[in-house]
Amino acid sequence: MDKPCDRVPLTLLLAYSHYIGKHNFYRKWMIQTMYSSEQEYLNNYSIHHYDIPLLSIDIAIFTLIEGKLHILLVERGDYPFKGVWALPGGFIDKQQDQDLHACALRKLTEKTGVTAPHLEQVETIGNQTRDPRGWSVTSLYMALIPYSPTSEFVEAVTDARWWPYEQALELDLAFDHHQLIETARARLKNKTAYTILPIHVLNTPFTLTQLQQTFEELLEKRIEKKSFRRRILSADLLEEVGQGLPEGGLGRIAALYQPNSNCDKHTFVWSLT
Amino acid sequence: MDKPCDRVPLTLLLAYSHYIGKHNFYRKWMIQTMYSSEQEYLNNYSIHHYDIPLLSIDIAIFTLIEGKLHILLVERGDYPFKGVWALPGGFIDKQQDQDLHACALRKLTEKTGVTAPHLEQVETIGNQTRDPRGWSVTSLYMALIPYSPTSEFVEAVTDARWWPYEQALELDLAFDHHQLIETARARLKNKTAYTILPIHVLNTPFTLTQLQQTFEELLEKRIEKKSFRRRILSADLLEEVGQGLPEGGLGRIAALYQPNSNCDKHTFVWSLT
DNA sequence: GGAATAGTGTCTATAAGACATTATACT
DNA sequence: AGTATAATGTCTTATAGACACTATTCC
Repeated sequence: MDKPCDRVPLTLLLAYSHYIGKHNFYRKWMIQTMYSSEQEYLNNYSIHHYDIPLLSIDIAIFTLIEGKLHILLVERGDYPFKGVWALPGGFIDKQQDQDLHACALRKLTEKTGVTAPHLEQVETIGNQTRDPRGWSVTSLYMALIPYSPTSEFVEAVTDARWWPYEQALELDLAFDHHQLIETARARLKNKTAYTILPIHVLNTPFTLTQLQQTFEELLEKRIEKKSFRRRILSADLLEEVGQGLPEGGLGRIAALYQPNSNCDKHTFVWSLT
Repeated sequence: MDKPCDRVPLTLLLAYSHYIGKHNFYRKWMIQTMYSSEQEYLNNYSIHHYDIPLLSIDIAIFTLIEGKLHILLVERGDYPFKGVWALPGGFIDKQQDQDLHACALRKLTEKTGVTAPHLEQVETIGNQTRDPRGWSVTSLYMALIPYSPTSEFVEAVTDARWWPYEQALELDLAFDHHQLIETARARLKNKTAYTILPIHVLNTPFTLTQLQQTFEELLEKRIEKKSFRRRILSADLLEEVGQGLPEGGLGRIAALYQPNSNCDKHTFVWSLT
C-alpha cells in the first residue's frame, strides 16, 4: 500500500473538514486517526470496486394553463426509450451539482428557464425492474412554476412540451414514469389541502377567485367561497396590491393579491377536507 | 459491436417485460425496437462508464423504553469513521434486495430481529461533502418498533445499542448522521400530530393513558385527556381487548386496547395542534 | 376513608359549511 | 334595468380545550 499523506487530494480534505464543521471532537479525531489507517482506506477507495445501482433524478414540473393542470414532458433523445415521452431528468453531475436539490434545479432551469420555482423532493424509488439497464434508483422531485405564454422558453426547447395532466396519463411513458407522475400528483393534491402550495402555479398578482379556482383544480373538489376567503385572509399570507379585472373582464372589479413575506416560511397553514 | 440477440440475458428481458406490464404499446415497441439499436445500446452499457455517486441507506430506528424515546445506533466496524457511532445502514445488495424498501427492511431486521415494523422513507440526501469518499447519496428511512426487554435481540448484536434520543444528540456521530436523526425526529413529531403513528412503538395491548403518554413524549407537549380520548375512540382505529393494570398497578383498572383492522389503512387521521 | 388512576359531563371557543344578501362593474 | 362577478353577514354544525366531576381499584 502507498503512504497516505502524499496521495489524498487537498480538496477532498477541505470538503471533509467543511462538513465536520463545528464538531470539534471530529476535528481532533480526524487529525489523530485519519492520517493513519482511515487515510489509507480512503486512498485506496474506488467506487468502481463496488456493484452499485444507477442513480438518477426525475422532475414532475407542474403548471396551470388556462385553469388546467399541465405537466412538462420531454421526448427522450437517447437510449433507453429513445423517442418516448418521459419526465425531464437525468444523472448527477458531480462537478456541477453541489447537492441533489441543485441537480434538480439545474435540470428544471435547462428545460423551463425558471430559476426560482417551488421545488421539493417527493420520494426516492429504487428497484430491479424499473430500468432495463438494471437496478436503478431515481429521486423524484416536484416543481411548481407559473406559466408565461409570452416568454416561450419551453417551446424553444424542441424536445419539451406541456401536456394537460389527464392527457399525460394516457401516454405511454418511459420507465415507470407513469407511476412517478401519479405519485407526484398525489403529493400535490395532498399538500394543497393544508398548505398554500397552489400559489406557485399562478402569476402575480391574482384575485382570490383565481386562487380559489386553482385550489379547486388541484384538489379536484369544489370549495365554499366564504370558507376559502376567511381562511386564506386570516392566515395573513397575502397582501393586497390594487384592484383590477383578471382577463374575462366582466362584473365587479376584484382586489388583487400577491404572496407576502410570511408566505415562504408558513407553507403549512390549514386543512381543507 | 456484437450482434444483439445472442447477448442479452434472458432474465433482464423478463424483468423488463414484467415492468412494462399491462402497457401493450410497449410490448410491441419493445419487440420492434429493442432488438435493433436499443438492444445494442443495452448490450454495451456498463455502469462503470459513468461517474456516479455512492448510494447508501440509513435507518433511524425509534422505540419507547420506559416512556422515553430511544434510537438505535451502531458502532461502525469499518472505515470511514471506524469505531464511531452511526445510524444502521449500508449499501444496496443488488442480488438480495428487490427494492429500496426491502433493503431498509433487511438492514433493520439484521439489527433488531423485528420483521414487521412501521418503516417509511423520510428523505434522500446527497451532496459532495457528507462522505469523505466523495459525492454521496443516502436514502434515510425511519422505523418504529415496540421494545421488548425479554427477547434481547439488540443486546446480542454487539455493535448496536439503544440510546435515549437526547443523549444520542450529544454524541459525535459519523457522516452527517446528527443531521439525519434530527430530520427523522422532526418527521416523527410532525406525523404524530395527525396520524396514529406512535402506536407502533407500543407493545399491545395498551391503555389509553399509555397511548396518550406516548403521544405526549413524541410530540413533546401535553395533550388534554378528554380531547385525546374523544379523538382516538371516535376514529375507530382501536378495539378493546379486556381490562387490566399496565405495570405500576395502582388505581382503577383500565380498558386495554389494540389496533384494529382499520389501523393499517387509516394512518392519517387527525391534527393535534 | 384516603390515595391514585380511569373515565365522563358539559360549557366555551374556534372554525368550517351553507346560503342568502349586498356591492360594484359593464352593456 | 339586466347580467355577471366580488365581497360580506349570519346561522348552523363540528370539534377542540378547559375543567370539574364521578368511578373503581388498593391500602
